Amino acid sequence: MDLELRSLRYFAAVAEELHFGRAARRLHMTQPPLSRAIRQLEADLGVALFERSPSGVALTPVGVWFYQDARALLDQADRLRAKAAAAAGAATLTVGMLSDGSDADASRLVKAFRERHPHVDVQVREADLADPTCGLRSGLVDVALTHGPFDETGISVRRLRTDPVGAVLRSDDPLADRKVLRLAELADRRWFRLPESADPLWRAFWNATTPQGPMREGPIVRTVQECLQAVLWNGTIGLAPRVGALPPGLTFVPLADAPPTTVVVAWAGSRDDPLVRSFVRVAAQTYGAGTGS
Amino acid sequence: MDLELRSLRYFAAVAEELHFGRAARRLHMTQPPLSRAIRQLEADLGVALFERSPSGVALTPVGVWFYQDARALLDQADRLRAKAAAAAGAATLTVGMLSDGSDADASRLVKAFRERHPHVDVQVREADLADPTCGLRSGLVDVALTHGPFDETGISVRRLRTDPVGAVLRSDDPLADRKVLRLAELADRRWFRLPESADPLWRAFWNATTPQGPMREGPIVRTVQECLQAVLWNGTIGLAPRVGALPPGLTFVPLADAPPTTVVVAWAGSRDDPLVRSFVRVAAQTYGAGTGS
DNA sequence: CACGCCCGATACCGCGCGGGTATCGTCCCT
DNA sequence: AGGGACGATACCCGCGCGGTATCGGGCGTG
Repeated sequence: MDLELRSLRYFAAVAEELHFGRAARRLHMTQPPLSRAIRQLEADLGVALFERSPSGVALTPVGVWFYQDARALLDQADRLRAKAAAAAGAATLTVGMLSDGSDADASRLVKAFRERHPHVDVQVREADLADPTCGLRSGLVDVALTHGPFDETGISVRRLRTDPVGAVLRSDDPLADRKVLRLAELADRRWFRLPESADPLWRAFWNATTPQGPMREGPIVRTVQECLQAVLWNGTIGLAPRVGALPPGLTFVPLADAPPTTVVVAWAGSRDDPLVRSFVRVAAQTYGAGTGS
Repeated sequence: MDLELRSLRYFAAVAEELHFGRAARRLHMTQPPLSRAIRQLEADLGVALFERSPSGVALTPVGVWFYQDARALLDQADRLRAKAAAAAGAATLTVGMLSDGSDADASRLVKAFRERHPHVDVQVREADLADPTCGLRSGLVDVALTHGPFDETGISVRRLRTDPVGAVLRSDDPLADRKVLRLAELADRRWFRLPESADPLWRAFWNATTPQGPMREGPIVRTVQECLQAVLWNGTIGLAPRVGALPPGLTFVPLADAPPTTVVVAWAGSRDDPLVRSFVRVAAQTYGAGTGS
């Protein structure tokens, strides 16, 4: 109804390409909605901007100067956004990550966020296994990309994804080539343990996932790396959400009867820093979006 | 996701009012979506624009210069639209109307269209009762606001509304104070007739609505005015869609068993004049919108 | 000090619009 | 005459925006 920058962006693309199909590709969309949008723009203005003939598309006289003005407007808008981004640039955003960094979605996320706020200094901080909040409460990080469940008092959380939980085995383990395992099959193994100081809900979650039966307790691990090394050197079993890349010599096998974890982005409930909100927003649409909390 | 003028319009309104409720009222919307939009804008930019304290809203330093730039951008956009409207201004749009001009929706429509395209010369032309297309095919009018049904070959149509059909009686008619009538009750009256030359479907529609039985044929009428006068002077009965205002001395009574008409906007199928499209678009949203054809 | 009001934030819902796929019509070029 | 290129049309679906209802906090007032 009212003039919007989107319409102008579309128009500019077509005006520059003089070809609806190519323009649509440049805009990362398909041709029909683009055609429709241009017609709507023309209807809105009450004037024809393009001369469509089967032998190509041409600008009408009105289209010519309209393009120049539109281009100027778009450039000005871009400068405005850049200026605002620069103003936010003084800030530093520290994001805590529980995952080992091999998560494809996570890297896409920080990449997307960095290119949206090029001037912001994004610090990524690997979290301690004992604290899934990555020190949110103490202010150590501004926002955490982590796994549930944990104590959420004073923390806002937005669910992003649900990951199946599986076992990390040495590749030469007799069970390592199985497609899927049940907990009972691993009942006689040694499992790593979380430190006593760990978040209660968090600890309870992983302990509940531990198979019943005569279980020999494995070493206490503090980081993801330690956990993986424990598997390699001690023959313990590691529990983990679905993992992207794993160091050589280790294999991930899904567990059929282990409750899944949820990947969440979390931030201190009191903070309403726009950068934090922006990060959450980008996260929500980088992942397949989820329902908030 | 991308910066849009709407966000800037919202921001500017709040920046000028320094009060979300008032700004929302100025924007013809309610406060919650406005608050949300502003927060999203801030998140998008990664910077706070307002200082919210319970004792009022204030601009942050960033917000101050952002407002100036945004204001400039919006003004430039407005000028662009005005310029485009002026370019279309050479054109004249002739609108044919079958209704007698007392239709509230119709006048709202041309009003809305005129203020969207202030430079366009809008000519309204009352149609002949014989031709519901108002001379669309002959190019007499560019677009017609009329009633169905009629021969639609070569004509594009968009349905806008459905109107009940009723009888127009003299106010001193014994039946004039009834809430609703059935056709049979009027079987012995004289009915006006359409000229032989009228559109066949159109003529058939009104004839079909005519009550069966020993019917005395009334005068042939060519315009709505003639039709109303015929009721006044000759005691004939007029058939009509729901009418807004009627001249004094006449009364409209709905007919329970007459098939309703549809109000449509119609234009020559070959024309793809942006102004015509614009008119249709405005019509569709002025009325309660309908499904196209 | 409690109660009530003002105002922005949040929760949740419904619908229109923007984007998708499938298909058509038309012109051009063999 | 046939096929390919390209814009237009038809139809469908999911998301975003705007709506209503409600919350929460801060201040004024009796």
